[in-house]
Amino acid sequence: MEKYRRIGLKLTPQRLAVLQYLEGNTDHPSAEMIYNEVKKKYPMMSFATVYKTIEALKKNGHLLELTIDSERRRYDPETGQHHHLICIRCKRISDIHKSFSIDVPAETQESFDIIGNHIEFYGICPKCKQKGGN
Amino acid sequence: MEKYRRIGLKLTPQRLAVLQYLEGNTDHPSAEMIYNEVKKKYPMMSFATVYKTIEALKKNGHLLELTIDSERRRYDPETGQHHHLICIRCKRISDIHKSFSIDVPAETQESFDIIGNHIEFYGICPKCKQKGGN
DNA sequence: GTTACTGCAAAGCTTTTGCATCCCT
DNA sequence: AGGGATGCAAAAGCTTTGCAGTAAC
Repeated sequence: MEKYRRIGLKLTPQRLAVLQYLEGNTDHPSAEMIYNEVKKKYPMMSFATVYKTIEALKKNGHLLELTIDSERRRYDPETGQHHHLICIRCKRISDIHKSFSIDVPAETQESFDIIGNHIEFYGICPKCKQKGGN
Repeated sequence: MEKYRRIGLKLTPQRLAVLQYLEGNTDHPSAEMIYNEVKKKYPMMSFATVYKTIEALKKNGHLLELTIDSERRRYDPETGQHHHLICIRCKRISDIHKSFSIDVPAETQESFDIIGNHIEFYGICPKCKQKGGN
């Protein structure tokens, strides 16, 4: 509670529900996933509120928008530096907490100010491997 | 021409225009960018055709769909392994042709079949730096 | 009491699709 | 001639927005 208040947002039940759902969540949910989950607890919850809350959290730096899934936006409450592993079959996204030392070529660094990087690993997850298909 | 025919698609003027626009293109264009550009040459060009051609090229492995820009899908005719540098201000995307040796942690490799990876570098491009803003 | 948030419905974008027509091969 | 491609317009997502009512501070 206190922790949430510090973000500087009014603490409504809806927001609290979203915040609690996101806390420690590693599913990289879409807006719809958040909506569906939170609606179980607060049936009055609307999509607009989900999107507006997402927007507020993004602005405050408490939520990252992932550009990993071309179908829909996904969100990540883990705002520290980390990378992702995406299953090309089921689109599940897992975290990779390991740091890599990678740098752009020197010529590029001279013209660009490099701020950060993000690695996407692609593969097939255990569950999808089991299901077969090859 | 011959080269295009080899992709196994019927060669209509519209497709040829799209193919020629994409050839060697490093702008990582969106469907709209393709449409606007090709329309200059073929005013009868429709959006549906652009999307359908994109779809056909993707299926044939001649075009990559990038999941770099959350606003819209971007496409890349360079289908070889390479990475990208994105300007967080203007969203311009540049290629990084350099290979990095990065591997997921061993535990992950045991459960996942890793197929590939893609690195996104974030930064501010020379033009945006000049414009200031900080 | 203010100010910000909620929820609805409408609107905005991007992308997809059905279908009649057209034209590569 | 046949089958795929085109283009239009409609539809389908996903996301945003205006606004009146409501609740947090």
